[in-house]
Amino acid sequence: MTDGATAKGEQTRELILSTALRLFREQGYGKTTMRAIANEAGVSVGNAYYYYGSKDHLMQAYYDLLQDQHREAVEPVLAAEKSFVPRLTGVLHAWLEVSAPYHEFAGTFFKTAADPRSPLSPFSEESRPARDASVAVFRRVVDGSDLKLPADLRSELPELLWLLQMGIVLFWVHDRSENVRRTRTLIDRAVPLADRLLRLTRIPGVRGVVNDIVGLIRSVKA
Amino acid sequence: MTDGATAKGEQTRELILSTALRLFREQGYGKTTMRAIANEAGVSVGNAYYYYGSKDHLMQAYYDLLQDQHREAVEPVLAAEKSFVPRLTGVLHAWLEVSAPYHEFAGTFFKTAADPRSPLSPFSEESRPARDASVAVFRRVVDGSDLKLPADLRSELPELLWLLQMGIVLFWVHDRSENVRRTRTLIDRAVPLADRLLRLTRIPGVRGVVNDIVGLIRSVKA
DNA sequence: GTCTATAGCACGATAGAC
DNA sequence: GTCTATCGTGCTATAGAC
Repeated sequence: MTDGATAKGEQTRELILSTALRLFREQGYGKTTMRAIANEAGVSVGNAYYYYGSKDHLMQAYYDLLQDQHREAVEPVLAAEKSFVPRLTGVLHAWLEVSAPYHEFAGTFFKTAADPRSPLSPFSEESRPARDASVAVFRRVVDGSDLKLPADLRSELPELLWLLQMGIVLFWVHDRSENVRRTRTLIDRAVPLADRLLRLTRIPGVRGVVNDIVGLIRSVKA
Repeated sequence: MTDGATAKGEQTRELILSTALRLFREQGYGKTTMRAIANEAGVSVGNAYYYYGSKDHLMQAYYDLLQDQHREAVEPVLAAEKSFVPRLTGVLHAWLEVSAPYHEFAGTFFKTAADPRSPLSPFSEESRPARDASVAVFRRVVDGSDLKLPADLRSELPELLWLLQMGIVLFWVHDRSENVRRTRTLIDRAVPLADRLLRLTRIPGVRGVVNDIVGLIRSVKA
């Protein structure tokens, strides 16, 4: 019976979430009211708040959903490609694809995520599991590739690539071009550049500066 | 009579603004309500909205004030220093100093600024004058220094430095160390590194990649 | 444990009278 | 140019049904 009750609750939880996401998508975050979500889902406002402590919590759930979808979408890319550039390009494009339906209201999401006090901040302690999972994807990008790099840079690279993705997301939320063409172009051009930049570390003079940069990042993370 | 009325209106406008800024400083943006501002200023809420279309508009005014203060604080640095590293370091530290009183609730500000639809976004069209003014400061940093660079990179550098500052601000709002020690360390270590990185462009193999990066940034800005 | 119904607070923002 | 009155919002609280 506990299972039945839990299953029912889980059903309601999902109903509320999917309704909220649909309304967010259709009319944006700001214009979607908790009253409207509850009404559209056929539940009471109190019930919506029973499952999601605030409107932001619904956003948090959306964030988690996105990441799950990204991890799935990335599998065929990592299975098929063995070179660094197509692997990274594919992973970044996969993110664009799963996020596409929410591009219009992603700005609002970004707004909440940028608050350092918010648990939704990608740098927050609460986001650590999600962040680690995301970094793990980039570690797979690096480890499964043909990239030849000094060990310390190689171990730091997944987090640097995560930062790169944060930058691309920042660009993406501001991108108003049709089908986010400009963001796609950015990825297609930036990834080969990053690749060339990494290969430059073979030059001794460059190597020293890169080592210092890695050292700075390490010390700053602590 | 028209002058009298206008003068009175201007007085009210300034009264509302200064009250709002004081309350923002004292208790943060989120906890300062329009009712409290109006009440403290001795006017009605409707009157506050007559002069400032929204709470964000009051924030915009606060933002402008900060930037004016930074431009002033930067003068002695640019007058005294002639080398790139101390010039840039001084300008960045000056920003930390004028911003220090607002560090505690800067997160709230950041939250609003990160919304791409908000006029407060540093990338928005409405922020262009403020952004241009800020880039101009970095142009003075570059132009008044001993830095030797290829012309195209040199002309692009002020905007790159502005981006660097955005990154430092991002770090700063998340910095919980006493007296933002970690942000200060970041500046002191990152600036000499940036200097060394820039000087690497003399190496031919590096030069090509840097040219491509500059080209990418140019194409992406358009 | 799950859910409804409803009343109510404080907020940002607006309308219309003066 | 200023006020009062009011709206719709996010969110909380409570009392109770099943």
